[in-house]
Amino acid sequence: MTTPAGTAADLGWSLGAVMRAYLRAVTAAAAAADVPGGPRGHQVLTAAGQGVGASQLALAQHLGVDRTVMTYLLDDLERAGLVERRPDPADRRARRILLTDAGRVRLGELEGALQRVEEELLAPLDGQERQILRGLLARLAAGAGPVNPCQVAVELEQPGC
Amino acid sequence: MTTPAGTAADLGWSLGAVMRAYLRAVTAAAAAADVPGGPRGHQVLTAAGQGVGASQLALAQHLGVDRTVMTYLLDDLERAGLVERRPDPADRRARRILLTDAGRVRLGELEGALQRVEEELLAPLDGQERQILRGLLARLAAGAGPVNPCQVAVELEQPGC
DNA sequence: TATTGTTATACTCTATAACTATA
DNA sequence: TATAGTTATAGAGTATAACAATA
Repeated sequence: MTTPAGTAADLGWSLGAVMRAYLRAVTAAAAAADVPGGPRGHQVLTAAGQGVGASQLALAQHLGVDRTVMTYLLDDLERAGLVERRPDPADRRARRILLTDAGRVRLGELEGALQRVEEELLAPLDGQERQILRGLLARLAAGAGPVNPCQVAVELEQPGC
Repeated sequence: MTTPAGTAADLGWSLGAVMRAYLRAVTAAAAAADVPGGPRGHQVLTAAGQGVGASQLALAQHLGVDRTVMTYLLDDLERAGLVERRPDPADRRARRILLTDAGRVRLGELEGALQRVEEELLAPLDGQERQILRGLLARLAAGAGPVNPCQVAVELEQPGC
């Protein structure tokens, strides 16, 4: 056993503590970069910048939030001029979410700040351990239902899944 | 790079997805075991069962919640007969939170269900990988401010920190 | 009939402030 | 004066339901 006894070995407590630290840091970074919606605003921008314009519903499932939440989130991001709601020519009910040029620039700035944030969060680990952690978490996230992340990833055109 | 490209390599997204899956499972398990407060109720019981009776404030900091939230949580847990608020002889303002016998039994039942829950969540990883993940997360959690977990751990009498 | 997105409403969770009692 | 705990209130975040447009 390399892990100490007590709560330090408790997966739930560790996850919660790391999550809180991460959310706090990203919230601060998003506020500093004037990106509405905090951590979720960041994730929407990231997803919008990768795919060819996922629907609002696909983004909501990707982030694990209700579709009504996505409406509010996108309202703020669109008002800030960071994303664009473009009608889907193949399905006039749906809207494809795309990054504007300003959004791409802003996301780049935020990513820079986030890299420093992650560095600080991962400070207790060395380079190899960080990569291992990322890999393990990614594999867990891929297997974590009930929304199949790969199904969403297909719509986001991420072949890695 | 062992991780696929795209959001799967995004630490924040992976953390969020794993966290959501974990919270959903623990919430269901706590409900099935009739433990109020869901994941937090479980963590309070765990902490109360380990130490010699931490104060409500210490528990709140340990869980990363406001002290007012802890009051409501403990109201529910006490009403369910799982914990006891005992006056601290050394400081009559404070109360030591202790598990009742019924609480110890109930916690044991919940822990059993939680072991199966974690098994399912960690299914994509083999035994060694699971231990590595637990260790890495524990180290990150220990270093994650602003509340120094070790400071709380001292009060909870956990020498591992 | 089912689905996407929006809106309005209600609900839950959490934070803020004020209070009591101790220190 | 500061702290532990409680309570009441307000606020943020989220879910529910109803609706319009489209499939």
